[in-house]
Amino acid sequence: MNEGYERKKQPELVRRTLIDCAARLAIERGLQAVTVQAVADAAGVTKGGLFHHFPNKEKLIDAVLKDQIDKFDAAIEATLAHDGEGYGCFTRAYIIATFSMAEFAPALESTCVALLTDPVARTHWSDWLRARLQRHHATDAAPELEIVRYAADGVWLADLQQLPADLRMDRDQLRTRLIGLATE
Amino acid sequence: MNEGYERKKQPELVRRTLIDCAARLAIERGLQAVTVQAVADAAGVTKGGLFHHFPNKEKLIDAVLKDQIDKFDAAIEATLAHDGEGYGCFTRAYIIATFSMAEFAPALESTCVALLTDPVARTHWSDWLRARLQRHHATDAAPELEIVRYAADGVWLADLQQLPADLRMDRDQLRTRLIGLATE
DNA sequence: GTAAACAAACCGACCACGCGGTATGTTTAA
DNA sequence: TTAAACATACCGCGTGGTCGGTTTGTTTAC
Repeated sequence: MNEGYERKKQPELVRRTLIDCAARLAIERGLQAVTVQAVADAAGVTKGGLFHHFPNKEKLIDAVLKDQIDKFDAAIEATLAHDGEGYGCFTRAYIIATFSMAEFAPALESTCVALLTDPVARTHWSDWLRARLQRHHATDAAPELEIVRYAADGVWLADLQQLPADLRMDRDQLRTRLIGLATE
Repeated sequence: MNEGYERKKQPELVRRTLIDCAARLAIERGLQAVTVQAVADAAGVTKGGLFHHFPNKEKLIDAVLKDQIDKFDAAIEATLAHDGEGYGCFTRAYIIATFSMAEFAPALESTCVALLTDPVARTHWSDWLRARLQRHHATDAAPELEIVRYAADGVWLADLQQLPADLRMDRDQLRTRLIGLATE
């Protein structure tokens, strides 16, 4: 009869906690820190308890990824709710969602990528980029050029995740356009 | 005396082979496949032999990363050699280098990132993107918008690799510019 | 209404295995 | 002869994963 309060032990809540803890662990302490033991501990559950919700570790990771994509999709939907008609509405929503995701919760593959880019590699890269930017400050300081660099980074990322060809424009055309944007 | 042929066993050649094999292993079979044993096997060397060239696995990975960055830098230098003065010369070189790297050898963090983006996640993402692009085909099919998406991807990537603030323009300004590019 | 029967949720101890790393022996070049 | 360049054998440990039991809540029988 009593409908007012919880009936069980709320297993779904535990499942959610497991997923969140796995994501947080990956983000804050690196992918290598995402061990079933650590996730279980962080969630206040034993390893046996974790394996009651997920058959194996892989399924756990899959669930984390799916969760991230779902959040990203929801963020886009929210934007489209009040700007879903005009030219480029999706792209604007995509941009906004990407930004908002990055703000409060590193998005998507961050769970499996962000930390992979381990600290030493990040330092190497940023030091190198800084040196280059100083060296070419006279010719490459314009903000438009920085944006073009971001676009190049994005193309590079699409390359390594092997984005299917039907989702991308012709390489040479893209390349030409990007160079054009970095020229005039 | 005999100068004509190899003097030793060419340890540097072995070292190079180890680095290349580690990179190839990561690219082709995923980061989890990059074990010292596997790298040694692929290089035709025993584990003991590998540890003779690198004190531990971490140093091996570092060497791989450094190697990738060096290649990237060399590619840029090559372009600058015949286009190193005009407006945006570095950015153009950056773009060209990024493309060329992606062509013959997945670049930079690919060694530690590309594969991390495991197949199932890649499929999830591309399926979702495909569905979205179909759904918004009427408003978001322009190639300019695709480029803006690439830029957004790049910003996202910069976010999760925590690129130092001194290397990036103000977030709001960047966001405004990107949205502007996706509007008109 | 109550107690038995059942099932989900979870614990705790355990195991097998593959990993990074080491210690020591053996070959090769100069 | 000596030192570098490997090979061989081995170890400790952390990991993912298992298994039997225990608690907790829900249903059923009378």
